[in-house]
Amino acid sequence: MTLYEKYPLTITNSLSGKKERFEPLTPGFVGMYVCGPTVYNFVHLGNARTFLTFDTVSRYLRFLGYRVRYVRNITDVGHLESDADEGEDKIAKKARLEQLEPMEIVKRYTEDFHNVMRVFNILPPSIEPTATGHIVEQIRITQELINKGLAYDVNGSVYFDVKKYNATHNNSYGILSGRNIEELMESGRDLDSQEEKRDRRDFALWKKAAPQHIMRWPSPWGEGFPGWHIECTVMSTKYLGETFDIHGGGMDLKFPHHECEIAQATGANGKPPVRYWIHSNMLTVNGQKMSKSLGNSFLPSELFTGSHKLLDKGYSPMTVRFFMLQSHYSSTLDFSNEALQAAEKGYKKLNASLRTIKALSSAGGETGDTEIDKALISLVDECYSNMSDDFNTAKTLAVLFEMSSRINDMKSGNLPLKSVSAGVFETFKSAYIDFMEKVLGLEEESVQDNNLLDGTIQVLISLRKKARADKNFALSDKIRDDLKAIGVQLKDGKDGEITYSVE
RNA sequence: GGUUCCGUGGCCGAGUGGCUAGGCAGAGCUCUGCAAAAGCUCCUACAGCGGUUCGAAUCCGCUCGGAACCUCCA
Repeated sequence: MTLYEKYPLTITNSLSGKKERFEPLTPGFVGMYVCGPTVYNFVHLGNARTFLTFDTVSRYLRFLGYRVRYVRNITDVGHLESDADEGEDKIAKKARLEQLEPMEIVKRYTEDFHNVMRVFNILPPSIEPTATGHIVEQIRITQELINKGLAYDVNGSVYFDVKKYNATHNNSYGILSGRNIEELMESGRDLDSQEEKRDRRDFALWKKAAPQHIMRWPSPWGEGFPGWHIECTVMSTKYLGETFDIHGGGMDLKFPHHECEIAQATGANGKPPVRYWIHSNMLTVNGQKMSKSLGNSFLPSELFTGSHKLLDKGYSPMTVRFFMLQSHYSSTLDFSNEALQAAEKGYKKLNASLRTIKALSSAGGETGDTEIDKALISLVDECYSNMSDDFNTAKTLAVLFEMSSRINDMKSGNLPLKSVSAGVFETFKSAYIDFMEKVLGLEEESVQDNNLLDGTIQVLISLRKKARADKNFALSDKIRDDLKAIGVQLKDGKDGEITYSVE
C-alpha cells in the first residue's frame, strides 16, 4: 500500500469551492502547472508566498509517493500594461525606461527570482518554460481558435470571442470565478481603447505591435506579440497534456487570467484543461494586500537585513518560511513585526529539537512501553493526516511542536528511551526529520556546518566546563555571558553536557 | 454598483454542529552554583443581535466592521 493510498489527499478545488478527494488522471502520476512570475521587477514577499505554497504541494505529493511533473513558467513577455491603447508590454516599457534590451531586463529579474527561491529553500520545478520560447505554439493555437470561429482578427490583433464561446459552451464562461457574463457586461467600466473589440469582455490573443514596440514577432496577422493568457494555456498543455491534474496560482489570477485560460483551452481542445484548481491567498500588511502598486511590498533582502522601515530587525529565510507555513494557504496572512518575532522563537524551538533528535538513537528495547509507543505513533499519523487534509501546514506544525516536546523529554530523561521500542523510535525520528526537512522544507539553520566556528565554540564550552568543575563561577559566567552577547546561547544539560544555539 | 470572502483569547493563527489546536507574550512551580534551555501547571476565546437545534464559535437571517476580485497584479 502506498502512502497516498494510506493517507488519501483532499484538495479544496476552486472550481467547485469544495474539498475533494484527489485522484490523479493517471494513477501514481501528477501533472501540476503554476503561474510563475512576470520578470519585470524584483519579486516581493507576497509573490514568494504563492511559490512557497506550491513548493509545499509538490513536496508533499512527492513525499506521498506520486511522481510529479511540476511546470512553472516565466512570463517574459506579454502582460499588457493596464488598458493603454497601444497595449504596452510591461517588459518592453521597462526596457525603454532603462535603455536596455528587453532580454536584459528578463535576465536580471529571472536571476533575482531564482536567488529568492533558493534562499527560501523553494525547490526548482521540473520544467520552467518561458513565454518567448513558445511564440510559435501561441500563434498556432490562436489560428486554431480563429478557425473554430472563437476568435477574430482586427487590424493585426486577434481577440477571443467571449460571447460566442459562452453561447457554444453551456454558458460556462465564469465557472471558475463565479461571474456571469451579463454582469460583466454591465459592471465593466468604459475602456476607451476597446473599440476594436466586438465586445468589451473579449480579450487579446495576439496584439499588433506599435511602431515603437521593441518586443515583436512576425505572425499571420502582422508583427506583434502574444496576449497575456495564451502563454499559460500553451505551456501547460504542451508539457502536461490537454487535461492535467493541478493548476495553481495566486488568488488574484483567478479572474480574468485563469477564467480566460479555461475558455481558450476548452475552445481549442474541446475539453476542460484542469481537474483541480488551487488558489493561494494573499499576504497582507495591516490588512491590505501586499502589492507593488500599493507601495507596501517587502523585498526579501529588506526582510533579511531588517532594513525595511516597518521592521525592528532582520529575520532569517527559514523564520519567514515557518511564519508562512503557520497559516493555511487559502487564508490571508498578515505580515507584522510581532508575528515574525513570535515565529522566530517558535521556529528556533523546532529547529533545536531537530538537532536533538538527529543526535539521539534508540536505547533499543524490543518491548517498549505500549502506551508511549502508541502515543508517539499517533503523532506521526497525525502529521500525515493533517498534510493530506488540503495541505494543512498549520495543523502539521502544531503536531511537530508536540513531537518537539517529546524529543526534549527524551533528551532530558523525562521520557526514558528504554521505554520506547526500537522500531517506534526510528519511525518517530525519521518522521520528525522528514516532515521538517522534506515536506515543510525547514532545513536546519546552524553554524554546525562551519567547522571553524563550531570548533571554536567547542573550545569555549570545554573551558566553561572546566571552570564550573573548579567552581570558578566568575569565569564560567563570563564565558556564557560574553558568548550570549554575540548571539551564542549556551544550554547546560542535566548531565553536565553543554550545547549551544545561535541567535 | 456587482461578485466573493473574512471578523477567534494580550498578539499571530488552526478548526468548524457536542471532543485540548498550536506558537508568541504573561503568571507560578521543578531542574540549576546562578542563569538560560527544558518540563509541568495556569491564562479557555470565537464581532453584535435574533433564529434553527437536545446542543452553535461552527448552520440561517439581520446589523456593524474589514478585505479581495470586477483593471496589470502571486
